[in-house]
Amino acid sequence: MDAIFEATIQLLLADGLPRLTTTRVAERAGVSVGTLYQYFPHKQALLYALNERYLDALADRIEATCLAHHGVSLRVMIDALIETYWKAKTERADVTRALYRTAVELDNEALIEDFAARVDAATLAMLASASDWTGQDLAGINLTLVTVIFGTVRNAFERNLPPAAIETLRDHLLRMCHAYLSSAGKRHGPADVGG
Amino acid sequence: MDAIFEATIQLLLADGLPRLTTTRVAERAGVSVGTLYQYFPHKQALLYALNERYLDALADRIEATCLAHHGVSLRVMIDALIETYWKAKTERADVTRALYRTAVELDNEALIEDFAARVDAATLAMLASASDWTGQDLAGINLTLVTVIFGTVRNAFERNLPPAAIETLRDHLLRMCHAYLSSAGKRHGPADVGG
Amino acid sequence: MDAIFEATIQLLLADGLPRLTTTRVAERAGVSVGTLYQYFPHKQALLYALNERYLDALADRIEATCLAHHGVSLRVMIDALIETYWKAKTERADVTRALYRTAVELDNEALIEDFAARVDAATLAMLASASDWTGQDLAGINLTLVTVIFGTVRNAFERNLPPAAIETLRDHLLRMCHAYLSSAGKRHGPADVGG
Amino acid sequence: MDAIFEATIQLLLADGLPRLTTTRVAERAGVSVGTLYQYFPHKQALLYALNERYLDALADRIEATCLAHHGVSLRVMIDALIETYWKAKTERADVTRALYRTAVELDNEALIEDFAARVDAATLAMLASASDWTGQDLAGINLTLVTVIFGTVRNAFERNLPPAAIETLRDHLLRMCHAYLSSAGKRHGPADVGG
DNA sequence: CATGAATGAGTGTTCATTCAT
DNA sequence: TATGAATGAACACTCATTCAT
Repeated sequence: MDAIFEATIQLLLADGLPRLTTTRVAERAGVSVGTLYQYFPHKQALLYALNERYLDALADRIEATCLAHHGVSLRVMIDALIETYWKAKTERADVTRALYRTAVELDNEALIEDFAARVDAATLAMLASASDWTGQDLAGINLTLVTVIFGTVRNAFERNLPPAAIETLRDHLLRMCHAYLSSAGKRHGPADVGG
Repeated sequence: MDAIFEATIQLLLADGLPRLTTTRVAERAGVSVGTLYQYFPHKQALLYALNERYLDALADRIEATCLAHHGVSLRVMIDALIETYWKAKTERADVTRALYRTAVELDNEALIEDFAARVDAATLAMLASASDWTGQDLAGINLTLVTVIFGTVRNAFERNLPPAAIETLRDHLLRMCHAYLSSAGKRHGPADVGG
Repeated sequence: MDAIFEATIQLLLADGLPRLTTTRVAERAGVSVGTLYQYFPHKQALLYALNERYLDALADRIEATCLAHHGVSLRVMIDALIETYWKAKTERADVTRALYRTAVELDNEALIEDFAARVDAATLAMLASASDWTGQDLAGINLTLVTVIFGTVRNAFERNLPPAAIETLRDHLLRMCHAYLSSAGKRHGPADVGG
Repeated sequence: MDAIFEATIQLLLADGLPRLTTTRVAERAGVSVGTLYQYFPHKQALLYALNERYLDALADRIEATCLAHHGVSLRVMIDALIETYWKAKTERADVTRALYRTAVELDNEALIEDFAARVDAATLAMLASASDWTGQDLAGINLTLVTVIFGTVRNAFERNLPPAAIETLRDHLLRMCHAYLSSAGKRHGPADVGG
């Protein structure tokens, strides 16, 4: 079954969704079509499972990061969050893009909502434990951070920016989040003055 | 030809890309398939033109906004930029999503790059004219603002957030951009303190 | 479309239903599969239409026979009815059998009921006009005659009886019907004594 | 093996031949496909055996009836024959119809011929022993009776006639056979006058 | 001897595209 | 130039059958 997933991703990357046929997936995975259909009742089910697997793994990583950073300062939290998400995207940037393309034939809203819910909960819990937080409306701030970070990273990768620009962008994104938190209620200890 | 575009969007919204056939588009548009093929040599060409039209119109609006805001303060610029993009997305949120789904069958990287280039140029020129700018690395800041704003807005709409959350988010996004600019080198005039 | 019907019958006769594929039908008919599907939305629709055509034609013939024999004696009526049905079966005995085999993939009860209703009505009207009828329960007699004649003829052909046996059978069937009518209330004119 | 037969009939009745797969038969029978293939080398073999079993049992019953009525009057013989066949059909009318549908995938002419031969022999022997027979051409009469009775009964059940009509029909069929025999050479004892 | 995962040829069906009218 | 019937390659999916365990 992992072979099937792997084959699917490879074909998606090589030829795109329109040329992704069950027969070719099976062939590349080294199994017969029949076997593929024993694991997945539809082509859609395969695509869905692939997305699920990816999003679950990503959520796992984000949850782990959040859990590992309870109680630290907001700055460190944001650094860690961006680092984790950025790394996940960078490591398999191609896979990520391949999966985005998959969404057309899918009703994966449930998947995305589940993912978002897990991430929201994890980041919210982390932020709530921050050692230097004094402000209010944590939920709004959490929503903003998550949406901005994820949206920005995705956009950055979709635009095919050159690595240098990507680096710059990441750096600026960090600073932006810090500036935002400073202005939004972080306790202004001396270390943070100047964002 | 406009009828064809309109029919395409309607079908895309109603049934999704997988059920978008040239025959049905022609039918809905009130022409024959043959005629459709007179205008567009491929199905892809139709989809490509549709995206092009949409992105061109969007770029037009952004350029207009930028042009109209040369010389004002950064804060006003950012407000205008977010306002414009947000409005464009909101007005035809469904169409936007329909078109995103269209991308699978397309090699529309060129389209996106053209769009990005136009927007980058327009926003950069606008920012460069800001009355209250003192910092450096304008290009980096421009890239960051554009990527963050567009990525965030897209993400917000894709997540199907409730209107209240969307409003909150927009408000926070604004504040985030302001905080970022303040920290990045905006001339600290009295009016902006506390951004 | 007639070519498609003809091709279907030929293939049915040559290879049986299990090997009747839409592709082969189209091939044999000299059209493309696509064209076949323009005429018939399903394989089932093709089979259904084929049966419909056959049963309609058969009902037409039986109705014509009945109409042509209003007012004559019962004996002549029966002769004509058996003659017509027998001839229809004999003429295209193979087609008939081919179509029977078709029924598996079909919900053709409606078809059969329509056919039966038409035949029942036609024969009933004919019998009611008989010059020599004195008995009662015409409906029961009609039902019996129709069921016996059609059931017997079908059975005879399905059993693959040799032509000689078939002839004998037909002769006996006639006599049987006459004897039945004599006993059931036919006016006993001298001509009919001894059935 | 009986479980397999039973499962086959159940599935045939529930879903029809097109949805009858070896896997489902095995499942329903509580065995594995492998085991099913130990008993029957093909799917066809299973269907063939099923028909064989059914026809053998039916022939058994008819033979028993015939044997039990040697030496009695023709009228009683006919009554018994119709009774037996009618009962067999009525008892498992659904099974009967299920099996008819099975024939498409089968070359069961041999089966039918064997059945017919057994029945013909049994009824012929019975008729030959009739206490009141004086006519000739017993073979022709036998063929006629068997074909008419079996054809009629089958037709009656296939037409889905309401129970009342079925009863009427059966009654008329009896009278028809009697009238036929009377006219064909039965010794005219007083008891039989008036058919 | 029983199992049931694996096989893959074969099926019904769709749809982008063409071209005679 | 507009039409839409015809095309046929290509696809998702099924299921009788096999064979390693």
